[in-house]
Formats: sequence, structure tokens, C-alpha cells
Amino acid sequence: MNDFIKVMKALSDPNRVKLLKMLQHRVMCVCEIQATLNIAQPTVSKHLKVLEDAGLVSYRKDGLWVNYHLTDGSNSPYAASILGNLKHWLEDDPEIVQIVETLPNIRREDVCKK
Amino acid sequence: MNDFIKVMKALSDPNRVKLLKMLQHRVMCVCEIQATLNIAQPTVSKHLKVLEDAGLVSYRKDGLWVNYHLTDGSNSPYAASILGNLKHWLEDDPEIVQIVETLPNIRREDVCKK
DNA sequence: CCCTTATATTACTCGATGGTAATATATACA
DNA sequence: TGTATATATTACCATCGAGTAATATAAGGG
Repeated sequence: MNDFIKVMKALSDPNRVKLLKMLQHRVMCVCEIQATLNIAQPTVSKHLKVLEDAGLVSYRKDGLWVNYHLTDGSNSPYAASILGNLKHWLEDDPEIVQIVETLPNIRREDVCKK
Repeated sequence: MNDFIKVMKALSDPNRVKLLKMLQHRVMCVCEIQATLNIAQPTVSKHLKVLEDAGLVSYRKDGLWVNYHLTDGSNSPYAASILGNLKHWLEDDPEIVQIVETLPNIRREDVCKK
């Protein structure tokens, strides 16, 4: 039950859903996500932790950068099912469409470096 | 996006998930649900409203009683998908198993009438 | 070693949410 | 019309969760 609730709670926030839809297209580091969602960096880190605890995302360190990606869902059947459905869901949502359009312009060389 | 979030939020509470699993087995009135979940009657009504807003349950009035049932999900593709998955999910969860076992003993003639 | 940069953690605020008791509404029946 | 019962609504409290600024940690380059 707890694993199920974790996944549903993770999907109950619009910014986290947007984040998952973004990661469908490519691996992203924290500051790229921050630039896309227009929220503070600690907020992004917290969202990523929630998604990771739910088994929806994972990461790989690369020097200073931490690259986040979707999991294959092998840790949780709920996560696996939702990630599969999410590929089709919300594809026509205006906010998602707009975010996906801006994704090619978000590059870490530009948006990072404070 | 908003419809999606509503469904996920509705599924983020253990009592609401239990309620859906109960309704998989049969139609129930409010006081039967209250007796099964051991929470106050207004709390049950609030949970039912959240589930109804998400397109997951509906009801039919029958005299004093209001009988709640699962929808066919035709209002929301997210609700439809989740209700389909929920039939298989959590079937072995200890809390769910215990609730399902007690369901035959919960009859409105016994548990209602204050 | 120091400096810089990317990310995580901490401490905090504010609005949302689950819970309740009290009350209102709706319906059946005498 | 008056009473009883099932449910919904309201008002309120306590906790949770999303947001932030400030600070700590990690890692690369001089």
C-alpha cells in the first residue's frame, strides 16, 4: 500500500508531472530542470527526491553535474505502469506542449553558471 | 493536466484507495463505508466527494440511502486506466485482504441506525 | 590548498488536506 | 405536520507539503 501511495503522491504535483514529461525526451541536470520549470533550485532537488523515492527517476553523477533520467520501472509495478501510460498521456496538454518546445533551447552551457 | 492531477490526488490517500477496493466488490452506502473504515461520517462524505470529482465513483439515491459505486471511467481516461489497474493492484495487501474479508459482515441493517 | 560551480540539506512560511463535532438537509413514515 | 434516520455541509484544528533563502557538501581547476 505504501509503495502505491508514494507513486500516486509523486504524481499529484503539476511540476513533478512536467518533470517526468521532460525526462521522456532527454536526460537533464538539475539546473536545466530549474531553468525549464522556473522554480528555485532547492525546490527542484526536493521534487527529484520524491520522484526517486517513488521509483520513477534515477540519476548518474558526471563531475559537477547530476543527470536525472526516467527509470525502467523495475523497482515498482506501479511506477512501471504509470511511466508507460505517461508516454501517451498529456501529450496534447498546452503546458506540456510548450515545455517540450522550449526543451531544445535549454542547454546546460547556457542556463547553468550563476 | 488538472483532470490528471485530480485523479492522482484522489488516489494519494490510503482510506480513499481502500474505499475504491471495497467498491470493487459491491455497492455500498455511506454508513457501511464508515463502519468498515472506522472514520467519522463527514470524513467519508468528503472522501466520496473527492473520488466523485475525479470521476472514479458515482452514486444513486435510494430513499434515505445513497449507494456509491465505481464508474466505468468514461468521464476520464485517467480514471478508466487506474480503475482497470486497481482491479489487480493491492489484491495481496494485508489491509485490503482484511477489509475484503469483513465486507460480508457489514450490512446496512446492522451498522446504520444510530 | 583555495576558488568556483552544481547540487543537496536545513530552517522556515504559508496554503492545502485529513480529521472531527456540530449543524443543516433530505426523505420516509406515523 | 412532526419525528426519525441517512447523508451533506460548515467550522474548526493539526499536520503535511510546496515554496523559498541561507547554508553545507561535492567536485573540478588554478
